[in-house]
Amino acid sequence: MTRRTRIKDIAERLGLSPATVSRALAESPLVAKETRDRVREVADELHYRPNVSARNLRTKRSMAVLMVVRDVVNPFYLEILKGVEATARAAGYAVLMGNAENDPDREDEYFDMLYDGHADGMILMTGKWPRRHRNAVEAGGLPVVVALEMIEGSRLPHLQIDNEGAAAEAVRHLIEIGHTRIAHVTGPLPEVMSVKRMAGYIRAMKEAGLTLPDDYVVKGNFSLHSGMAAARFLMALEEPPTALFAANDEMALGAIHEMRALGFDVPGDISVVGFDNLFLSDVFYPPLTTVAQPRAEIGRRAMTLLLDILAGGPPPAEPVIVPTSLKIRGTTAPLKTRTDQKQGV
Amino acid sequence: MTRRTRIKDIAERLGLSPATVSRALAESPLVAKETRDRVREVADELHYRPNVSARNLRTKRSMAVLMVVRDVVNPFYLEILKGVEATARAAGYAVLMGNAENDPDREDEYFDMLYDGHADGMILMTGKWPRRHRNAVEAGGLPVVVALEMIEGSRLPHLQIDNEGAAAEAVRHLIEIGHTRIAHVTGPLPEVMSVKRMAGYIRAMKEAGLTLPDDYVVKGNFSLHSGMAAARFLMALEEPPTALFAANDEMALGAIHEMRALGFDVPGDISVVGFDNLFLSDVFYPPLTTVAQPRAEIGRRAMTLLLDILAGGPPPAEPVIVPTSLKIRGTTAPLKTRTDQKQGV
DNA sequence: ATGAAAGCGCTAACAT
DNA sequence: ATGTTAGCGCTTTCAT
Repeated sequence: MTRRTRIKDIAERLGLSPATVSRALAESPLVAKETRDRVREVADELHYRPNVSARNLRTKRSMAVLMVVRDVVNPFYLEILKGVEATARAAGYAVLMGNAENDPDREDEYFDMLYDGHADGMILMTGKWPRRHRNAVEAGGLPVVVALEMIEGSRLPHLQIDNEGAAAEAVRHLIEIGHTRIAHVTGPLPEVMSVKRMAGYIRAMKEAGLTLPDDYVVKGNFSLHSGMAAARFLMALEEPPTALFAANDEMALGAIHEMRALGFDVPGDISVVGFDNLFLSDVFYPPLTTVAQPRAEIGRRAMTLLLDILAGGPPPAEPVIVPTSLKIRGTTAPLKTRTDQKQGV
Repeated sequence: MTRRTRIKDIAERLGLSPATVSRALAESPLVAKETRDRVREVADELHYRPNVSARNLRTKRSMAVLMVVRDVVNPFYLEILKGVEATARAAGYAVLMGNAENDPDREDEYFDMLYDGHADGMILMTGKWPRRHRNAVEAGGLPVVVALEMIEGSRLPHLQIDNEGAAAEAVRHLIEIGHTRIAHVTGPLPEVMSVKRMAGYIRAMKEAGLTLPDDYVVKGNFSLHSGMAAARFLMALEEPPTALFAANDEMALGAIHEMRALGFDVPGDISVVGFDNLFLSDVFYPPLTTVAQPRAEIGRRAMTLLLDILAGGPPPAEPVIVPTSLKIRGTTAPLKTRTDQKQGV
């Protein structure tokens, strides 16, 4: 790699000052049209690319944003990332990936990156309070948008789905097709997202006047494994449920897998609803009934929100809610009556 | 946000020069232990964080690497990203995500980022030649590692799996359990990865002395849809195959889905092998037999290779090959003989 | 419409 | 062991 072309090189070549070249490259109307064209031409010829460090140092901006997730390995974030990336690119921003791995210290490191100029803003999708930067988060005013998750009590702008409402809708679907013995596998408690989804389940059950045996609410942690364990527990009950609402798809799939291993048919013996609409959840057998979140849109809107804030706009006082939709597919079926073993399959 | 603490602030506070503070913070042995401690203390107290732009400008490094993939939405890259990220972090590097979307122009943009100081190095997983930077790639010597894919004819260091060998192994498994009418859905041709996997299929078939009807090699493009189309085509043949090797899991799952819709049982009527060991491919029904790549390790090793190169080490002249393993699960079963309808299910 | 000069915050070569 | 000086490449007053 030969030495890089600098503004100075272009300036010397044209007998101009670096200042004029800088202005010309920025399309400043202060520079004569003719000069601008000559500068552009020489810049192209020399393959000029501005040095980002120098520019960033001078402008005190990095033109990069940080997207921090709970765990990069979760495919759930991919479409969100795509939405963020597309919107960021269009505005000239690069996207840095942060993997918090549920570690508050890592969280802090990413806030550090905001301070040290690595990034101008952050899209936080972890729902965790950082430790060292707690006060800053509490106070708000940081160029940070919280998406999907919630940091309760913080003044940061939030972009969310209506977890409780979506969960209630999923459970209502089960009720509508005749189920009354409906169980729930929760996400990790007491995290807000899990609590809300559980609250939606409880609300829908209560509103329908259904009873909620203690045994029917099983603690999970969003992992495949916890879905399997929940299935084992539930199907061994004296009165096993005829339907299950899982707080995410991974647990739903784990549960279905285990139920099948136990000799139960889905949806013949038990209906299952998930939450997330995971990649390929529609080609599972049977295709999974689940709550879909508009992931790409969430990404786009979170980034748009962040861009507004970076441009000096006021952060929204109220959380922005994006709508979800229930995808009714093959893992839910009307309840079989005792006398009619074949109905609804 | 109040004004940032600079080295100068710490220096003034301690009556030292900025240079000494800079050295102290870098743990230079030139600075007295006692001074170092005092500097550290004041730095912590003032929450000092070095300004990365200034440092990068001075050191001509960004301490960031770029990971460029074909399409961020493919979950396949996630574990690789995790491996890259972990290794990068440990070495003090941040990871920038690049999404090439099969567009050579985007590819060029990411090479630009190498030149303009956005990143010090790049892990390329697209297998595409860039346009403008073609010559640079041809010449080699760039801080770029190509992983998973190949840029044929370039002198860039490569980290790969043995696509041909792995494909042959998968097909041999089908042959060993009695199949002779084995079809193949290819990836997008003429991309090297797809060509190699097809070559492995052909080699295994030839070595076993099996015939290869033209109809048995169907062109796909790695999408779910092309897997479905291939299944429709193959199962409508006069002599449909009894086994299918798909060049990736997504096509395998699409094919299985379609076969089931067509009334065929997998693996009862037809066995299917995929390639990639996608997330959750083991909880599909039936669990997918597939070729597993050590994704996290690929990420770690690619990043380690890049770190070596960034440290001035010589790039490996030969491609580095990481081993794959065949996961035999539920979508493959011994061939049913005509007289024994029940065997092997 | 253009130029001269200053300075962003840091590190490294060269003193002492 | 510490200080002085210079400069990375850029943008932005302030002059003309």
